[in-house]
Parts: sequence; C-alpha cells; structure tokens
Amino acid sequence: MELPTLQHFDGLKHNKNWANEDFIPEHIFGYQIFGSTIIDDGKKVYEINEGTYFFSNRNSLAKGTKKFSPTEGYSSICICLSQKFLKTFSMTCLPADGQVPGKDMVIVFPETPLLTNYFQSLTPYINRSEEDFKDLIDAKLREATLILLKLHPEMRTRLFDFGNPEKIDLKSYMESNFRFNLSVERFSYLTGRSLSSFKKDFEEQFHDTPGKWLVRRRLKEAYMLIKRNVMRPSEVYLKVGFENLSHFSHAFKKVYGVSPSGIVERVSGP
DNA sequence: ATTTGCCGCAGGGGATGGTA
DNA sequence: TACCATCCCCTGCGGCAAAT
Repeated sequence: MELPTLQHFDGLKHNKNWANEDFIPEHIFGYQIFGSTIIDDGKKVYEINEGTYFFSNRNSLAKGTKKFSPTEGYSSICICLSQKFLKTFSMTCLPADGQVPGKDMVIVFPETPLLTNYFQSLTPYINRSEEDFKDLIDAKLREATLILLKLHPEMRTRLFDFGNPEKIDLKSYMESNFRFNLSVERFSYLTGRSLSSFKKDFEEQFHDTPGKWLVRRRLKEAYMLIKRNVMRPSEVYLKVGFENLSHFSHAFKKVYGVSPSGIVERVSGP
C-alpha cells in the first residue's frame, strides 16, 4: 500500500500515480475508477471507494492512502477547479445566493446518470496536452461546474469563495496540524499571516522557531507511538510528518540519543 | 527492516528596511 | 506601530547507497 496525496494541477488528470503532498490548494472533483483512497484530514477519515464520485475542498490538509484493487489496481479521474478558472467562470455565469457551506473537507455524491455520463465523456481528453485540447477541456471544466451546481446548489458558497484564510489562533492550529508535512511558508498562509508575521507571532507564543518546534513536536509524537508499540519506525515517520526514514532516524537519535527502534527497551521517557 | 554515512541544495532563521 | 517583503547565510531535509 503506497501513500498518495492529491497532486495539484490545472485541468484534467487520469490519476494513477499520486505523489506525497499534504496540502490540497484547489478544489478537486473526481471519480474513483479502481481501488480506493483513504483521506485523513486530522478531524475525520473519508473513504473514497471504487465507483465513487467526490468533491474535495481547497486549502485542505490531508494524508492520503491508496488501496489497490486485487484485479484492477488503482486509478481515478480528478478535475482541478482552480481559483483562476472559477473566477473567470463566475464572471460569465453569476452565482446565485449561497447557503452555508458544510464543514466536511470531502463530499461523496450518490451515483446519477449525469455524473456517470459526464465522467465517461472525459475519456478522450485524459492525459492529452492542454494546448491541443485547451478549448474542449475548458468546456469540460465549465460543464463540471454546472453539474455540481445543478446537483448541489449549496456548492455555490464553496466554489465561489475566493478569500484567503483568516488570521487564526496559532497554538491550537499548530497543535492540530503539526503532523502534516508543510513548509513554514504554507503554515503562515493557512494561519492568515505573512511569513515574517508568522515567525514573529510564533516566537512570542512558542518561544521557539517554527522549524525547530515542528521537528521536536513530531519526534515527541513518534516517540510515544513507538514506545507504546502502536507503530514501527517505518510506519511512524510518515504519520508524524517526516518524508524520509533515514532523516527521521538521524533526527530522532540527535534528540533522544538512541535510534527509534532502540527506545522500547532502553529509555524511560522524553 | 533499520541504521548510518554522505551529499546537494531548498528553505528556515534572522536582520533590515519599506509601507500603510 | 503593526505588518510585510526581501536578502543572505547556513542548517538540515531528502535521496541514495551501503552496512548492520
């Protein structure tokens, strides 16, 4: 089982090979053809099963896990409805009054002929160059947006909210989201601050720099999970936000003076 | 399966000056 | 005064190979 994430891209993509990325910057509308995708946003776990149509909100943090079908492997079609596209769309097709959007990052839609036929109609455009099919792909994106609005009018508020994240409480946000592997600059954006204001506020509240705090917090979490035999080092490093097992091993030993697999019998606590 | 050693370079940290 | 952009130095992240 590989660890995937939602890649960001413009237009249309036949998704067979997901890269590891914890941040989803744009709205994604998709169809899971084979296999399934487990998405954990830290608050809720969503299971996108074979044959499922789904929508995923922009500016989301999530860890994804790809599960292969024994016979067919894994594949999905994803459409990225970017802010650039939606702003252009909203100028030509005025959104009506919206309703209050739901809090869930992922919405799963029941199958309807409209969705089935739409995703079947994408087949000729999959993995084609944007230049050759630009107009047709753009028409398909507009069609996708209209279908979403037709089936779920409450989507207007989500799709046409072009605002940036508001300034929010650093302590609770970082404590909830340190497991996601994001750059400090991304954390600053998501907490509604410039990079320099983020560093300043962080120092005031944590008496530490963001990078150092993140590593220590992730290692502390890893320590607890390994110590309690919840996970092995090869599983835990991804869970707590490291990308690389060898680097995780180095960082762990630097802080605790012992390698990850050595703490179960040898050390009493951090 | 996990740790260790090594390397290149992206990006974090800190300082500084600009702007509203 | 608060907030932001930018610059430069250098740390440490991620990748790879080899050892354990």
